[in-house]
Amino acid sequence: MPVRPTAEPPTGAAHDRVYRTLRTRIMHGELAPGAALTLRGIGKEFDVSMTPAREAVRRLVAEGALFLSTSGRVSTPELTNERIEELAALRALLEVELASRALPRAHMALIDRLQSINSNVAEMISKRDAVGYIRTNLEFHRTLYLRAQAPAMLAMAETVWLQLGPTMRALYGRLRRTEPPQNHRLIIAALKAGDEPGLRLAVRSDVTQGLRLLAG
Amino acid sequence: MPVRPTAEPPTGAAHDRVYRTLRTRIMHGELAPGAALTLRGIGKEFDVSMTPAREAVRRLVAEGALFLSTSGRVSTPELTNERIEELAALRALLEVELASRALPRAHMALIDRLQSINSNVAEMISKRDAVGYIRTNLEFHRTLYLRAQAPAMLAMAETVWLQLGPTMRALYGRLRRTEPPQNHRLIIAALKAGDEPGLRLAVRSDVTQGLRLLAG
DNA sequence: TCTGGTGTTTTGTGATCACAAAGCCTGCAT
DNA sequence: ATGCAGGCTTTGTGATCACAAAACACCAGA
Repeated sequence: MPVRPTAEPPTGAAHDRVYRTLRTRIMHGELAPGAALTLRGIGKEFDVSMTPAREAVRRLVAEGALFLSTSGRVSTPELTNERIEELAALRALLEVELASRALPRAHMALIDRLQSINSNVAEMISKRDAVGYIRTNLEFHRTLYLRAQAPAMLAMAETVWLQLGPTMRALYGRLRRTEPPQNHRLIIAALKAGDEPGLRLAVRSDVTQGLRLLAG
Repeated sequence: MPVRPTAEPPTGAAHDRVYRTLRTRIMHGELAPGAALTLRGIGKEFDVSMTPAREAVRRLVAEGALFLSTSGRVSTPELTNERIEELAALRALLEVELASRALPRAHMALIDRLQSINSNVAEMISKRDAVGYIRTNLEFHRTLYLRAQAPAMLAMAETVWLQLGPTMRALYGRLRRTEPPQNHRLIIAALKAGDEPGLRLAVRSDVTQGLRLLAG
C-alpha cells in the first residue's frame, strides 16, 4: 500500500515506527552483541516492505547502533575493549556536564522522582532483570539530564547509550550482583546538598564503574 | 540498473557516494542555512534514482546535518541561538579532551604539519574564501585530534561540525576579518611547550570565540 | 573424516511505479 | 487591489521487481 490507505491506529510514518522500536530494543539491551538482522526479516516482523526497513536500519547505522559489514549485512556491534573505554570516557564527559547543568535547576520534585525511579532500579537488580535494569537506569539518568535544558547534549549522550546497549546487556547479564545502586544514592545526596563537585564525582563513578569491569 | 552492471570508475555504493558528497558540502558550509533539498533533485544531480538519494538524506538527518520538516521536506537546519551555544559548548567539551589526549603523542612532524595547514588557513582568510577557510580550519583541528587515537570521540566532534556547517558559512560570510588565526598559534605553542592547561585553554578559546559572535 | 567445489538460497542494492498530501499558481469574485 | 478557491505540479512514501554477490548446504573425492 502506498501511503496510509486507511487511518492507522497510533503511529505515523512506517519507517519511523520501525526505527523507534528497534532503537529502544537496542538501547535497552534486548539484542546481544553481534546479533544479525535482515531487511526482509524486519519487514516481515513489522509487516512493511523492505523500503522502510532499510531506512530505519540506515538511521541506526548512522547513529552507531548497528554495524554494517562490507557486504552490507547488518548486525549489532561487537565492541573492542578500546572502544568500550572510549565510550565510557564519552559518557563521563557528557553526563558530568549534563548533571552539572541540571544541578541549579533540580528542585525537590525532581529529587523525589529520582528516588522513586531508583527504587525501581533496585527492584530490577534484585529480580536479576538485565533489560529492566538497563531501562530504569537510563530513565534515572535521562530524568536528571532533562533538567539541564541541553537537548543536543542529551541527544549525544543517548547516542552513546545506543552504541553501548548490546554490550551493556552482555555485561549485566554476566555479573550477578545484588547490591542496590550506591552511586545513585550519592548522586541524589549531592543534588540535595547542592554539592557540585560531589555530583560530578558521583556521576563519573556511576558511569565508569560498570564498564570498567568489562573492559578492564 | 541493478547492481554495478559494469565496473565503475572510482566509487563503491551509489548511496554512499551521494552521502559523502553531501556531507562534505554541508560540513564545509557550501549550503546556506535553510537551503531546501529534494530527493528527485539529488537523484538527478548524481544520476541515480530516488532510492539511494533517500538513504543518503536519511543518514544525514540522523546525524543532524539536515532538518526534516513534518511533511518530510528536507533542508539544512536554521539553528537558534540556544542551539548554537549548546553546540559550541559541545565542541569545547569534546575538542579540549581530544587535544589533551593528543598532546603526549604530538611529535615535531605533527607540529610542522599543523603550521603548514595554518598558513593555508591564513591564506583563505586573506582571500575572503569562507568555504576554504572552514575546510582548512577543520583540517587543522582534525589533524591534531587524529593523534588522540579516539575515533568515537572524533566522530562525535565531526557530527557537531556537521550540524554547524551551514551556520558557520553564514557567520564567516558575515564578519569580514583579515587577522590570521591567533588561537591556532597559541595551540601550536602549547603543543611545543607540552603545556596541557595552556592547550586546553587555547582550544576552548578557538572553538568558542567565533560562534559567540553570532550567538551572543 | 576432512576438504573442495558446485548448485541453491538468502540478502542487499537500486530502479520504477502508484498514490496522497503539500505547495503553487492562476483566475475569479468582491 | 485583495483574498480565496480551484486546479495543477511537485514531492515524499512505500511496494515491488530484477539482479548480483555473498552465504550456505550438500555431496563427492581423497
